[in-house]
Amino acid sequence: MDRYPGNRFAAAAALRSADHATPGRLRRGTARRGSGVRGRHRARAGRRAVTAPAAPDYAARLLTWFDANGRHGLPWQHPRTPYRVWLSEIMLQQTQVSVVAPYFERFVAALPDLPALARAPLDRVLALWSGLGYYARARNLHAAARACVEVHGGALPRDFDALLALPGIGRSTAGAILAQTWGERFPILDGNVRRVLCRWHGIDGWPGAPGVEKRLWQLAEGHLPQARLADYTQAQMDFGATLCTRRAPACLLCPVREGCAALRDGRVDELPTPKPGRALPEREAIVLQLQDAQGRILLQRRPPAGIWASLWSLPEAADDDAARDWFERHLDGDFARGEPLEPIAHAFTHYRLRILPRRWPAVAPRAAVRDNDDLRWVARHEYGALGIPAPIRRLLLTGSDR
DNA sequence: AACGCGGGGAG
DNA sequence: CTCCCAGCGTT
Repeated sequence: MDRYPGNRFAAAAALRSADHATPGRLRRGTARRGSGVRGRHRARAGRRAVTAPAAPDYAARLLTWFDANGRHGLPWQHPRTPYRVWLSEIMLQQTQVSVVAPYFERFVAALPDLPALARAPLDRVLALWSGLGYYARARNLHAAARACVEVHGGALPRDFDALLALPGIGRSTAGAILAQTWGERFPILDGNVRRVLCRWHGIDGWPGAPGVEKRLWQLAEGHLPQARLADYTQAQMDFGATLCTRRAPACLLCPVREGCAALRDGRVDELPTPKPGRALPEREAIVLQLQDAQGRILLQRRPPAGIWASLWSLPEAADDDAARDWFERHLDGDFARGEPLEPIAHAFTHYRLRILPRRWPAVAPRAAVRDNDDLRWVARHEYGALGIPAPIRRLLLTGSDR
């Protein structure tokens, strides 16, 4: 299933790719706070973690696992140049490895280095991108390449803030580029790392929520090893993509199972907290709970299409006028005597329904209205034999005793 | 802080 | 079908 499984030369490759970062030093961005359109974003980026490291051997265990089980044959790893790493990082934003790989190979075959990309017309770049989606990525990539030619002598800058200033490069991508190409000590925070950290630390709340995300950046910084940053960066992504997957993670094989809060608490399946569903449109409906002298309830068969199609339910009206109209056409009695009951909230997949029940304890049908295919008086013991929507059934069973 | 961008893959 | 995926830029 994985196109690029680890191979037997993994350990050797890992040694070859040992980083040359200055140990113990975390390069920090010289913050240009508030200047430019991206000032706010930049101000937070590259800052040293203020929280204590969570587990000294977390990274070491991940690296050991990576040496044996990581993906060491991805096309952008051979050769691992800044241009190829950058291009791969952009392509991999919101796009899976298996999809990106063939596009990447075609792209670098056509435009093998940054100056070639800068020289190419935008249409050519877009054509090479065609099918990947998020075409703003291609436009930004192209503009960034031209900016590098203009400002940085035709190469990708080796500086966090300079990278961040390029279009299409945010905090995570800048960190990934510096860590993977130069072994510099920057964290990343992609979907994999978010998921892993939420589980390992038992973090509640949607990872995209601002407070949660801030915490995750701190934790990501806290886990950074002092060396092998390129491998560590790749290890996290491989770990999240192959072991600590969203569904059915392979906890039995996990190198960091010791210390994992989600595993300890049996919450692996519920973390990370899913993104809150989009606010559903809300509708209201009045339902008429009409009782005759024997305590039977008037049920109406719903139309054959739409929500609750053909089920038996209470007569329903969109608003007060419609309810009165329906009442007066079908019943003898005083509409105004209807007693409002507690509203019922019911969620469908595509909207939320707020049911406003109103009850009349003893009404009589107009002479012309008797049981028929769509309307019938139903006693309590008959509910079980009818298809009645769940919230309506609950209302009938709890709301109207006797 | 919320949203748009886009196509593919998995359940 | 829905949800997610190596995010970022704009409003």
